[in-house]
Amino acid sequence: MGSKVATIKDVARASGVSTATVSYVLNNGPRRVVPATRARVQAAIDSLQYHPSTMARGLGQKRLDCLGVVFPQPNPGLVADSYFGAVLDGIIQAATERRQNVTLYTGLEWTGRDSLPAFRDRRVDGLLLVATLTDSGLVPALTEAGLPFVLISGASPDPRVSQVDIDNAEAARLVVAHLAGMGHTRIALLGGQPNSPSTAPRRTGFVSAMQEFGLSVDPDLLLEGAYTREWGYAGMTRLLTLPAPPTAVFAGGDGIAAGACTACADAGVSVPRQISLVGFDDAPYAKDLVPALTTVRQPLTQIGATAAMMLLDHLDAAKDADSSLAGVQISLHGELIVRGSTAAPLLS
Amino acid sequence: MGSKVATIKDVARASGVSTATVSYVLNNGPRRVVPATRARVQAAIDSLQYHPSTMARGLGQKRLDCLGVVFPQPNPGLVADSYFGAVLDGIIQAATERRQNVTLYTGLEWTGRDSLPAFRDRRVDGLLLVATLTDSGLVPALTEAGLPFVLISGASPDPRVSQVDIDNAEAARLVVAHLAGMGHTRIALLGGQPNSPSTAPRRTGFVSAMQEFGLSVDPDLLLEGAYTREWGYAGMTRLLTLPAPPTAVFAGGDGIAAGACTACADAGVSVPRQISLVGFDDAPYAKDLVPALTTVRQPLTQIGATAAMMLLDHLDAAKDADSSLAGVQISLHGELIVRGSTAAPLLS
DNA sequence: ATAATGCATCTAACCGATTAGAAACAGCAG
DNA sequence: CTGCTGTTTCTAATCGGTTAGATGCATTAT
Repeated sequence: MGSKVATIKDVARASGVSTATVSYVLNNGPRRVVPATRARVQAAIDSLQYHPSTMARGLGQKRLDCLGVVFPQPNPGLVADSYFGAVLDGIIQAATERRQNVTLYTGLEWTGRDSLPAFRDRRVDGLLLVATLTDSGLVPALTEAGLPFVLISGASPDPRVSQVDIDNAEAARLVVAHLAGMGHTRIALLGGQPNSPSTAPRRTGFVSAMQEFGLSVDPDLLLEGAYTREWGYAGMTRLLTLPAPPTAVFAGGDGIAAGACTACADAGVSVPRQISLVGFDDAPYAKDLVPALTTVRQPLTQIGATAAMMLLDHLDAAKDADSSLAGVQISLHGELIVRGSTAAPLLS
Repeated sequence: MGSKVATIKDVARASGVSTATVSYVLNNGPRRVVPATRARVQAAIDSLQYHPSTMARGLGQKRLDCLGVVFPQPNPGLVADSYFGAVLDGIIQAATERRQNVTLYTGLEWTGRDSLPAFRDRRVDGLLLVATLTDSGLVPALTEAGLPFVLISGASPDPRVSQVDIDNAEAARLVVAHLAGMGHTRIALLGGQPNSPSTAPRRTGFVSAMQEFGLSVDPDLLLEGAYTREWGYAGMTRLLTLPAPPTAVFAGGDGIAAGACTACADAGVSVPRQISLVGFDDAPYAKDLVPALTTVRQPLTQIGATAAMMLLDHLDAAKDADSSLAGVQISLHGELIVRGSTAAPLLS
């Protein structure tokens, strides 16, 4: 192993200056270095292939140039899920652009409020919490600890908390308007797990939109389970066996919708002839389903990128003033993509 | 902001011992600490919510408990792609189980061999290279630099390099056997980008399997582009306009197959009646396509997890002996999942 | 000629941990 | 009571950087 990595001392020795000077060259400024010296140092850096150690630098009070991304509780298969993948893509894009690293945290057990296990180790400058479960206790714990973070698709009532999300109520209203406009009256909601932060807003948005359009909400048609194909299949099966099944189903996620679609196929129920189906997210496969899925498109990548930018801006600002920055809430808009899975109900 | 995080000094002061003793308590051993003292220190740790700083620790020569994952060149939308997502899931699972962090690197420009930009900063203990492009120069550079790494789905001829992949040639043979067995003779290959490491092995496996089954390979039916839906659409369109189109198409990825499927639909060509279609990966949406896609299932999550384990084992071993460990190559098996997109060709 | 100035560079303390080696202290044998 | 042993704890060097303050040197002002 000839793999001793070069340190700043090596560079200093090689170019006959002190480590301080090397450091000034690296960070150019605030002290100026005369061009001749700068050139010599730079030459040494190049020839030794020197890169400063982030750890040593971070040990001072400088930035680590690394953002942490927190995904919810232990959940195998999570990243492959299109929602998280798309958000992560946005985060990575923004982070890369600003030369930041991204570290992932999933499924670490923060059972009690006292254990933010991996974050107190100061490995990251700040955190992005993606769809953090409402009952995780993570948000208050982080607030209390004073660690900078931004919530993505997560509803916190605390105005000091910065958040990026789409307007779920508005999105739900778009769906109800679409379905009601085609003449549907018995509309079911097939939601994700109740402790997921987007489940409740979509439900309340759905309910109030139903009222707005003068439709009654049958409690039997309000089911919540999980954001999975399996739940979509199970939930739809349940709806189909009701004495009075719905004529339209609003699924809280495209995965749910895909499962529901299969359930309909297996039950010999035709979509959209007998049942209209609307998804949420506009996953890449949504248009490959048969029929192609009507769904609410979330600008997920943009959401991820925006949140990352916000966090970085906050960190940059905090460098100067110790700003306990009031939280910024950004609400983007979902867009209804109408495809083949919705149609007017059969006249009965 | 009462957010000064506690340091080892705070703990030492609070419990009336030296930092050394605190450190011994933390790492229990090699020095023993008398139970009474240990209890006092532990109490201070708990009440101060102390967590050691990884950076400070890493500054010595200890492990950082962090693995780096390298994805290929700038490639927006990459993580959302099911292949990378699934591999990443496996990596995260294994890493989490062994209490390691995961840091992502994508699209950083390592133009020349001299710039392994982010790795020399010693932020990670080792790297997992996922489908690193064959012409990136990254593998030789890392080998030379002596940084521990494992290749995932990446073909390096260097026997010192540890690798995990499926046997692509064998997988291609499964596909050809399936299609040839149904009577197809004009079989096309719709591959990914040529500099992706799995493209060439699949092509050579395809070609030699064709020969094995006594089928000739028409160069017009050997197309390579990229692992995207767009390329799948474009490539399939090209195949369909040939004077003598193929009766079966082997797509190098499910994304390609999905695009090809749409192209067939748009061209009014029926799958599998007029053209049989085989994908690769068994992405989650493969069975939702219409017809459901016959494809080669890769144990992607297992591949990711295996590679992470190998890397960690290597790192653990290197702690003791400075082992320039000979590389370990692991080859897993793809499995042909037969669904509705393949059928015997029309008799002509 | 001498003092005051400004610039380039160096010295050394510091960040938060780990870890040899030294020190303090107890118990026990002579 | 002294000397030895063994255990527990402390002191201080170290890792690789950053940065305030000191220093040296060349100009310019007096």
